[in-house]
Amino acid sequence: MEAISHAVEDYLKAIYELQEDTGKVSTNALAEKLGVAPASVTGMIKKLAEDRPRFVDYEKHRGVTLTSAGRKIALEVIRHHRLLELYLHQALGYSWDEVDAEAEKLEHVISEDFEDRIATILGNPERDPHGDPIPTKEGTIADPCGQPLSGLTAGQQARVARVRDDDSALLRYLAGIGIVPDAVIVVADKAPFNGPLHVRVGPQSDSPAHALGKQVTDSIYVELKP
Amino acid sequence: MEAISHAVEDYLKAIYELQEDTGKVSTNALAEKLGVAPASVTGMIKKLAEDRPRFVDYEKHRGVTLTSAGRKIALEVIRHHRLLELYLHQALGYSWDEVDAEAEKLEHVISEDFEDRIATILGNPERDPHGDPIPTKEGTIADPCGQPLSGLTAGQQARVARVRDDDSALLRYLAGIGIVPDAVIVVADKAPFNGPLHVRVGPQSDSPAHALGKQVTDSIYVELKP
DNA sequence: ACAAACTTTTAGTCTGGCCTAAATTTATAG
DNA sequence: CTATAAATTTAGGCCAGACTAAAAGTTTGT
Ligand SMILES: [Mn+2]
Ligand SMILES: [Mn+2]
Ligand SMILES: [Mn+2]
Ligand SMILES: [Mn+2]
Repeated sequence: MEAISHAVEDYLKAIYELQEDTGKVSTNALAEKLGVAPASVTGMIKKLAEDRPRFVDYEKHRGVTLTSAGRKIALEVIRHHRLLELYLHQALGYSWDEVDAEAEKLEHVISEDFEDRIATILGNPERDPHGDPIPTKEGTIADPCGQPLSGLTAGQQARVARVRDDDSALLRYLAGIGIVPDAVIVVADKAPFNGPLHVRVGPQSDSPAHALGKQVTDSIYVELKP
Repeated sequence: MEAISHAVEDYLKAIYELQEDTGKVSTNALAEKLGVAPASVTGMIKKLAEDRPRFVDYEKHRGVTLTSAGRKIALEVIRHHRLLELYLHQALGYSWDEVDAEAEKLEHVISEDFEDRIATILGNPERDPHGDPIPTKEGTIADPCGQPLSGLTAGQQARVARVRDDDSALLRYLAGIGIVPDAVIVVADKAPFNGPLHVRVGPQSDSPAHALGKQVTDSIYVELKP
């Protein structure tokens, strides 16, 4: 137990999340995600790469990746975060666009005991309110399944698997039109050149179609239905 | 909103708590309570006394007291702490000797929204699990009622009002023999020269008497019954 | 009243985590 | 292949909040 700081936890979590998309993580991407100057990121990265245990692999100008020790910490923090989101939503009545900010602070502070207790109360859940998989206590994590809705074409039917949770205004909008995990949607129409997708929500086709722009459909991940 | 740090919150809370006993608060007492070197306390005190808004009144070598601004912050933190203790106990099943440590960390991090939500769920409670009064959102606080059990004499009957919550081993012991807020106790005997107090717990006098030393009876506050 | 003992403050340092400005390295476009 | 642009690192600082060692102030006991 080496007393990992709040800041280090946030760096490792951010690296993990960026690594999911893009293999190596760039200084700039990290700086932007953390709201910090690029020079600060370089400084922190050097510590993470030099101190023992090493949390990242780092080659100058070449980006950074997590070591397995780093990944373990990241998954612990993400487990805290996602369990907290679900707990805030289910037990305290937070709406799904409010949970992220609160969990962001609590994740660094709760004990393992707290973690275990809310996990038990929630029935050892596998997904958070946005559909993201919750890592296990052992440090494994299920596949964040689904493909971007933006890739579908007219006529296809799908189940919403998860939704990016970083934009709280977007989450409010999506909840308003019924786009939440497990909702069933049908692509009514797709305009060319990355034009809006027209989507009906719910099993009935009598619901109104909603026109969703690229930014929105890139934030929604779905699983195709046969 | 001046972004009050975690450390400042703990200093103000500690000053408040020490002030309850002893009017002015000494550097050493504060250092011991916070687990920090006296020199560090002097440094922080100077900031608290110089920055605007001033949180403490301070005269060199003469100790420190809270200003009303400082008191307000202290009571906010204490409200968080005590609501959290009760929530952890009631909603998450923590025992009363475990709640303090967890609340100590969470108190600095929860939002006003979180505070409001747990207060509502708990029914806007007035006391925490140890019988301490919970400050209101407006910054008032009820009297921490009761007198030390050590002051009673043989034959007196009383209701337990509250128990010092800082020693977790003591709390476990007391819970084991039934000394919790609202328990009724009778002083069976008192040995001279600050000797142990023999106390029966519960309304029936057939219960065994427990011998409690000064350190213990100083930690228990009671209200005399007629 | 005064020395010893205790308390408190000063002086000087350290670490973590951030910043800006300037230098350097890598990528890109003609 | 070079010139510019973009990304990254270095250099130099700042601030909060701790520390130790030494100085100064206060209390106490005789
Ligand atoms: Mn965070
Ligand atoms: Mn989420
Ligand atoms: Mn605290
Ligand atoms: Mn308490």
